Amino acid sequence: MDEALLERLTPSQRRAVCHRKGPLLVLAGPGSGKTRVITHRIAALIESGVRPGNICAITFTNKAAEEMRQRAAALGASGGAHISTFHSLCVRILRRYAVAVGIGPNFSVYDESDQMRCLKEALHDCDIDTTSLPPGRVLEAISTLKSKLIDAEAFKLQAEDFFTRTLAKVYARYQKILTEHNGLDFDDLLMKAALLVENDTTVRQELSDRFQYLLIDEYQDTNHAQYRLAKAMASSHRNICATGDPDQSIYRWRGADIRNILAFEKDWPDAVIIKLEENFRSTAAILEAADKLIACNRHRKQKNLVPVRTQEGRFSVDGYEDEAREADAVAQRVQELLAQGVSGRDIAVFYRINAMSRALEEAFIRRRVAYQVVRGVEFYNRKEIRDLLAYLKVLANPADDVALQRIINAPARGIGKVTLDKIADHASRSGLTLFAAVRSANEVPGLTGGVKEKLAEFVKMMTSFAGQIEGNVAPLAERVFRETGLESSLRGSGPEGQTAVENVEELISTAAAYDKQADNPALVDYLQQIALFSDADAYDAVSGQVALMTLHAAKGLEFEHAFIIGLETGLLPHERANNNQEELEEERRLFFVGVTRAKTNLYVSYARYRAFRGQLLRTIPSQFLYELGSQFVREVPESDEVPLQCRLDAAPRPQPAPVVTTRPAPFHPGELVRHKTFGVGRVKKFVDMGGNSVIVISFNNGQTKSLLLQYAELTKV
DNA sequence: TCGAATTCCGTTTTT
DNA sequence: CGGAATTCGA
Repeated sequence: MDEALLERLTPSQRRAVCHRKGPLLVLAGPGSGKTRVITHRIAALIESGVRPGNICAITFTNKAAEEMRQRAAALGASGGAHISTFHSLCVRILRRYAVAVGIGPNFSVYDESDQMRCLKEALHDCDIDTTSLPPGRVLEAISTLKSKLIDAEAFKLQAEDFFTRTLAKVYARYQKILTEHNGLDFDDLLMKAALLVENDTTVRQELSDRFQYLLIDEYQDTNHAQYRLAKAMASSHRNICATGDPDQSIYRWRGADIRNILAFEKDWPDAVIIKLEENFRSTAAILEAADKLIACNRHRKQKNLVPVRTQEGRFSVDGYEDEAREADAVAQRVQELLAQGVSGRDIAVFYRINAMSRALEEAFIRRRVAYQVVRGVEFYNRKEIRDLLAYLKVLANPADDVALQRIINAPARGIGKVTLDKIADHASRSGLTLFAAVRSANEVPGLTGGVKEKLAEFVKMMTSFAGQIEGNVAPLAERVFRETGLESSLRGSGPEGQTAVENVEELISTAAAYDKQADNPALVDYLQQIALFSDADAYDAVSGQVALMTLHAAKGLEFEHAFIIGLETGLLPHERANNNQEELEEERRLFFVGVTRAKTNLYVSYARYRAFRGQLLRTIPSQFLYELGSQFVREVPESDEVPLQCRLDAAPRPQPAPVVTTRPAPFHPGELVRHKTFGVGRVKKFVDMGGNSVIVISFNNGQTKSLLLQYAELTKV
C-alpha cells in the first residue's frame, strides 16, 4: 500500500511530500494513508541529506509513535528522528530547561488521582466547601485554563465575578501545592513548555536548530497549547507539516480545537495543501454509509470518500432484545469468523463507554473466545503497582508528598493517620517537605518514642535505596519490592495477593525492557515516561486476541472485521453530549471514526433493553442508525425475540411506511410542552424519524430528557 | 492503628 | 448492581 499511495499522488504532490521546505498541510479522509505520508516524508528527508536528529514527528499516542518508528525503520530511515507525542516531547523540553522554568528536572508527573489529592488540599486551604464547588468540576476548569495557556496569575487578573475569583484562588493554591511537591499535571507539561518556547528566545532558537523539520499527525485534535507550541517551534524555519481530518476530531471535550487545522492556511499563507480523498481501507458499502452519516454534520467542509477497494464486504445493523443477547450475538459471530480461519487480531469490538465491556467479556468468556480489553491504564491503576511506583517516585523526587503519603504506611508499619497528621502539621509550619519532616521526626511535637523509632527505620530504608537511583531501574524496583515488605505482605494475603505479585513482576519486566532500550536508563526518566502511557498503548495486535475498546481508543487503527455496539440514544450519542449542536456533531464524528475503522465487514448493533445502574431500561435506537442510509428507517418491534436484521447487501426492499398509532403533529425547538410525570418543559430538539421520532425536552424541574415521541404522551402548552 | 462493615456514589470519552 | 470511600468496632 505504501507504493500504491505514492504512485497515486500527482508528481507535484509527491515532490511536496518528499522535498518541500516550508508549510505543508495534508487534509485527508480516513484510510487515505495520512500517517504514511509522514513516514514517507521522514524517509525522503533523510535520503536527501537531512540529519535524522533534525526531524521531529509528533503523533497522538505513544503506540502510534512506536509504530511510526518501526515504519520509518522499514523504509530505511533507521533511528535518529525524534518521534513522540506532544506530552513526551514536553517532558524532554522541561527536563532540559528545568532551570529556566523554575522546576526540578526530577519532577513527578501527576495523574488524575494525584491531582485530586492536591486539589482537595487546595480547597481545604482556601476554606471552600466541596459541596458548592465539586472538585471534579474545578479540576476540569483548571485543565481548560491551562490548555488555553492561562496560568494562575493571568487568570487572577481577569477574574471578575465571585465564582471566577474563587476559582482563581483555588487555581493559585493548587498550583502552589504542585510546585511544592515538584509535580506537574498533564496540562502543566504542555502549558509550561509552550510558554517557555514562546517567551524564551534562546530556548526557541536552540529548539528550532535542533528540530529543523516538524511533522504533526492528527492535527485536528491538537489543543491550543499544542498549537502554540508547534507554531513557536516552527516560527523561524517554517518547516511545519501537519496531517489531519476535521471529520475525525473527537477530543473537543479535552480542549482540542478544530480551528487549528481549519486555520492552517491563514497561519501559514504559503502553505501547500494536499487533499487525499481516496480510501484504501474500506469496502464500498461501509464508505457509502460513513459518507451519508458524516454528511449530517452541518459545520463541515464537504469532502468525498472515494473507495479504491472493489471487494465485496458486508455491513449490517442488528437490533437485539437486551445487552446480553447483543453481546452474545457478537461473540457468536466472532466465533464463526475464527472458525473460518480469521485471526483474532483482525477483529475488534468498539463501544462508547468502558463500562460496556463487561457484557462483552462475559459473553466472550462463556464462548471461550480469547479477547483483550484495550485499557492499559487499568494496569497502572492497580493498588500494588501504584504502591511500588510511589516508592520509586519518592526516591526520584523526595518532594513528592503525594507519593510519600501513599507509601509511608504501606505495608502497615505502625505509622497511622494521627502520626502523619502531626508530621504534616509540623512540615507546613516549618516550611519543610513531608519527607524532610519525617527525617527530622525528633523535632515533631507529640510523637512517642516507639513511633519515632519506626519513622527512623523508614528513613534509613529509603536512604539505603537512594544510592541506586542512577542506572538500571529494574534491579532497584526489585529491591524496593522485596525490602519494603511489599512483596511479603502481598504473598501473605491469599490468591489475589499472588496475582498482585505477578502484576508487580510484570511491571519489573517492563522496567527491564526500558533499561535495555534506553540510551541512558535512569529512574526519573522511566517514571516520567510511563506516566504518559495510555489505553491504546497497551494494545498488542501480535497476541492474536480479539480487541475490545472504546471508540476513542480505536482512533488510528483498522480491522478487517469491526463491531460497534450500543447504538442507542443516550449512549451514542451520549446523553452528556446533548447540550448543543457542536457536541452532537462530535458524537457523530466519533461514530464515523468507528465505522471507518472497518476494512471488509462492519456489524453495527443496538439493544432494546439495557441495564443501567442495575435496572433494565427501555432504549431508543440512535438517530445515527437512520443517518447511515434510508434502508434503516423502519419501526422497531415492541418485543421481538428474533433479532431484526437489515442488510445493505440484501435486495433493497420498499421502504415501509412508519407504523404509528396516532401520528402527533411534529414539534419544534422552543415550544412548550406538558408531560404527565415530568410536567412542563421546553423542546430542545426534535428528530423526525417517523414512528421512532425522538424529542429532547428541558423540563422546568431542571432535568433534560430524551423521549420516544410515540410513548411520551405530550401535549402542547 | 487496623480491618470489617457500611453507606453512598455514580456512568463518557484520555494525554 | 458493583465499587470506592468512609465509618465503626476491637
